[in-house]
Amino acid sequence: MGHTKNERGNGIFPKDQMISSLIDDGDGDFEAPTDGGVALKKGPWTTAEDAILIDYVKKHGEGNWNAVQKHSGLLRCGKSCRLRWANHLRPNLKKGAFTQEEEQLIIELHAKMGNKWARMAAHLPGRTDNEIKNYWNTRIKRRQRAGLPLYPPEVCMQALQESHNTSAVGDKEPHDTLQNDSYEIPDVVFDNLKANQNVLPYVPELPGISASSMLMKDLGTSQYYSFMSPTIYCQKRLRGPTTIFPGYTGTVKSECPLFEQFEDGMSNKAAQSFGAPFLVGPDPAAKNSQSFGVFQGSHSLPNGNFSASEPTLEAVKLELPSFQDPETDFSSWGTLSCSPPLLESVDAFIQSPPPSGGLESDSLSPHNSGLLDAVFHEAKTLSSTKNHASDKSSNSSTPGDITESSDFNICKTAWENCGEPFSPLGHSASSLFSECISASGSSSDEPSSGETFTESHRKSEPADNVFTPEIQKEARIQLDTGHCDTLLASDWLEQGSHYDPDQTFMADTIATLLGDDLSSEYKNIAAGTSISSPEWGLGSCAWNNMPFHGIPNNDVAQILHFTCPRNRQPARFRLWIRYFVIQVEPNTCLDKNKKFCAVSRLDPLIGVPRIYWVNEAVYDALQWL
DNA sequence: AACGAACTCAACCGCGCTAAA
DNA sequence: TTTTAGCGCGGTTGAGTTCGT
Repeated sequence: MGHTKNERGNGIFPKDQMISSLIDDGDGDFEAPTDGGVALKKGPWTTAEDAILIDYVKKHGEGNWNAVQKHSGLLRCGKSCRLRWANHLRPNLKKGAFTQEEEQLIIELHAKMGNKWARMAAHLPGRTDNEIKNYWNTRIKRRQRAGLPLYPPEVCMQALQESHNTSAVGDKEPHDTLQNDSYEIPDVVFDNLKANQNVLPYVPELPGISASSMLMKDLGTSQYYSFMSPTIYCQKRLRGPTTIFPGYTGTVKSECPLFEQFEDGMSNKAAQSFGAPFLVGPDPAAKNSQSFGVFQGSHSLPNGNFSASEPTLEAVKLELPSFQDPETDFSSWGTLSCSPPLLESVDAFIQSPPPSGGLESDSLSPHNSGLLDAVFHEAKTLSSTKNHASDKSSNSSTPGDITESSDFNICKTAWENCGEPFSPLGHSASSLFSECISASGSSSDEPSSGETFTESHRKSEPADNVFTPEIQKEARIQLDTGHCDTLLASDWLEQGSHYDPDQTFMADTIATLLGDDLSSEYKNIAAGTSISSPEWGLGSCAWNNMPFHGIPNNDVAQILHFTCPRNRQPARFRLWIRYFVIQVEPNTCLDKNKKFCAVSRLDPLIGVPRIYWVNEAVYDALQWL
């Protein structure tokens, strides 16, 4: 491997010797000191340097990497130290080739996330983003060379076919992204569970990749527009595993709600959303000769690299605590039946377009052009032809498809009543709400989430209510006075599906999502227990699944308890809670160590979990939970 | 055995974000 | 409010390794 010769140090030296050995090593460059300081070494690390770094981290912990050089004498910049530690020295790193499960997971994650290596790494315990990135890039080249599609063609084709079988959402593409909006809620988080199902031993079937997500990535992931290169040249050498799609059998059960949103025949906007980068291909003429059906025509750049632009679909920028995968997380709770594509759609849906009606990505993407229309038009034509010949019954869309799922009701009134003129997405609640309506075809007659909750809350208070009257009253006050809020990216449940209350499953799932470090903690989760994961910045939290007051018997509510680890302004707080949008009074600061509780309700009619803010008093009242 | 192409992966670089000063 | 340091992420580079001819 590269640089191995450089690591010829055979042990640990005394520090002074080590340092001098660093200088005398002869390997690597030295950066000229810019400010009169010492020259910092670049290039391969030696074992001596590793030893110093390990020693430093043991003593001082991770972070403050720039101090390493000062305190340890290591002639490396902080960046280099961090990288070395993260990629090679930190404990629990898994070395060696990726397992088949890991490979599959990578494919799936990439289909969902695009080139979000760090996020992907968070799902692969012991693996680094760099490792995954290298693997992926290698794989891409390999497949390119082999003239194979990046993702299983069946997946793409299936999704494309199904795109014609469902209703459209009109202009509410999920891909109009708000790249500059730090409040975006990642679609990824909602996909995590499903993505991980493939590696969960207790998942009976291997659904493989969500067709739609795969397709979406095919279309929308700019870096690897997976329709492979038309230049199918003879592969001189094909090293490595031959299982390009580990775990895939070639038949992919799929649904394609994402495409369903674009039934409109991949309209211009849809096409753009789908990945204007599709046009990246160097030869426009070639595009016209390419068809979806045969999945040829990679749009890789001439140099073999790919566009580095963000997938529009994935234009989610998380504001995260240092913990790299906070979305691991709560998103998984109760998402056993989640529908990733649906989520993506909704997630994107909430990323409402700019007032102009144009996609924000229009302006952001360098790839948009009329050519895209042509490509998609042809794709549509081709697929349409195929579809007509094929059984229309391939409509596997679920009842929870976007039209209906968009019934997730942005709680306009909640936002506005709470004095928060803007949603976490940076859009006014009104606009968000109206878009929701226009997209779904539903009307404002439909109750907002808050209304829905409160209504059912009122109407169906069971006699055996476990709430005390006082609690009920208090809770009602809290919930009825506009302190509720909605889970914007809310329909991580397919409509009509019901959450599986099996906590073991969920805990295991969460554990899987969290990886080794936290898994043991989560595997021990039981209702009402509390776990500590300061990395999340959430202090402590816990899940409860319970029959919830006012909810039909077969429904389940979930409670998230947490304490605020430090003072947080609501906006920030929302980010940290992420896909829960929990409204707090304007100018309210979440005091450190205060207890809070968020209540999620899975609406049986809409299949949408709703999150309600509960203040400390109610939290206390709900302790029995 | 030699050569060269392909491959792998460690490391670097630039950019952007956040928090603190 | 502005500046700056720290950090993380994604893209790229290039040296070493592997393999086919």
